[in-house]
Amino acid sequence: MDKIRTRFAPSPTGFMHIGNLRTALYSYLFAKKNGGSFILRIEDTDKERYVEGAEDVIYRTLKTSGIKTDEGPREGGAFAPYVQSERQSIGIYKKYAEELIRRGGAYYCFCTKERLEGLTDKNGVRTYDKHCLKLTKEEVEANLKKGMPYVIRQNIPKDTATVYNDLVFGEISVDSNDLEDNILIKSDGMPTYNFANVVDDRLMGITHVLRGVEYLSSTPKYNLMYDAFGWERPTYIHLQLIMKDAARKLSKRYGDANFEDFIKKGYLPHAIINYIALLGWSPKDNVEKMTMEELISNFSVEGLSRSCSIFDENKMRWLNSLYIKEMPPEEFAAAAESFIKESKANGFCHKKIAKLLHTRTEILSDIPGLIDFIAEFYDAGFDTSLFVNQKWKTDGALAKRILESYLDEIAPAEFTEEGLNGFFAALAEKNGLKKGQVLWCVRIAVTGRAATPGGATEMLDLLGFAESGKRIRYAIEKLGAS
RNA sequence: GGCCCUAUGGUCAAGUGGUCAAGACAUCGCCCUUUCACGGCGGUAACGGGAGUUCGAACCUCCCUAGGGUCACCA
Repeated sequence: MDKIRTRFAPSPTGFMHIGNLRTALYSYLFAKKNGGSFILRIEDTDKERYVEGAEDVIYRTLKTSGIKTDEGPREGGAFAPYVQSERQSIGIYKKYAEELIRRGGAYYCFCTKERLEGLTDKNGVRTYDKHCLKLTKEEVEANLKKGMPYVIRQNIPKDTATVYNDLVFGEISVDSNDLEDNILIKSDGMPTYNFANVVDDRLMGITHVLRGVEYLSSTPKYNLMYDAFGWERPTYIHLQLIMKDAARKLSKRYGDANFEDFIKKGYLPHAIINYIALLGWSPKDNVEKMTMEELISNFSVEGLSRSCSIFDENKMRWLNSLYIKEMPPEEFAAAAESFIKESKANGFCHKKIAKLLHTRTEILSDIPGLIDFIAEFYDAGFDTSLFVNQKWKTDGALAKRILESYLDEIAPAEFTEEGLNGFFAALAEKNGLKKGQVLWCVRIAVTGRAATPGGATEMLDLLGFAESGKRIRYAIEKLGAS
């Protein structure tokens, strides 16, 4: 069997959608699993949609994702060029279009826009009526000589059942009468996706085509083209859609599907890759956290799902937290730094903050919210009802007593963990309380928050002796006022 | 509307004729923790509906319903 070759063929829209990324991922995994090659081809045949710098986005995304292309515009390869506009300019598509015409698989069409519009039926659906197929060779020659604008259309045979076997969906059968004679070469001379795709896949030796389900029902058209050329068809692997919710697919329109946006939100690239790998595919042994190498070795087409899946950011957060926890402390501190700065917690030890945050951070952008009490304590408005805790049987009155006692007893000593522990034990004993009651109240007093990235001793240590005392006094004041 | 595809808990999903229908996220509870988390343990929760085939159906067939895709000089 020939070496397996897959490709990822995005159009340069300047935007790398999560769904597209997953298609690239699966194509990559499939190729690597089978010892094959993964090729990148840029499909820029639509001049109107072209976006400057879009190729950079594609390369950047693939690179940070850990997906390595074996051949492509920048890597080069035996089948260069890998950009369709460049291939067009050296006449590849025209040559093959003409060959297809000779073989009866395509024909020139000179129909005007007006005539085409007249073909629209009551449902607003327009189907071309093969009008120009009736033109004689002489008529075509004459029209061409006159310089009449033309397109080249695929000639779909009538009354043929086209059948193919998709590796995910199984046998797909479509009546050729339901297929239209689509345009292969546009009037500007550029090939359409339909045509360029087939020609390039063939020329680049692509053996397995992985693409979205939106092509499932039009694949017979591609197959008919392969047949007309006398080429062997590739194997198809169609991938189900990723949805935002039950009714809407994930899309650029909702601004919720961009890989780079997730990176900005503080997701680790591999956490995203790991998560989307699991969306629509499940490994046999049910493992969820996998390195790229493990994804490759575990990947199998049988695990691909036929039904669409809803993107669940919650689960991606969970995976991300797993990857964050296994980062070395220094690495986490470095990654967290800009988010800590954002919280305006300047003047406090960032290293200490990072240490506290490490096991409590799911995504990096949670960080400012987790530690906003450091900088915004006095502006946040102190909620004294937080002192009321059923488990610890504490309330405002008790809190006030504890805090006043804290101020009486606290020695201007070093804030060491040991020292603080001893101090709190003594404080609890003196007041006839449980240590937990004291700690709960003190922690609330210095942070104003029910949930904090650390316990009372850690918060005191972080804020320091002077600031802690100031906050305790502030809390007492608030309690007195209430 | 025509054609194509899909249907297991809130979500991702195992499952391919005999299971008390896995597992994960989320959620809830308990434990650990002197306090917040992390972590550990456990609970709640599903085969869209109806016929049929079969001794037996989440798995096979048909119909219905629901959802999605597609019908461009866009990819």
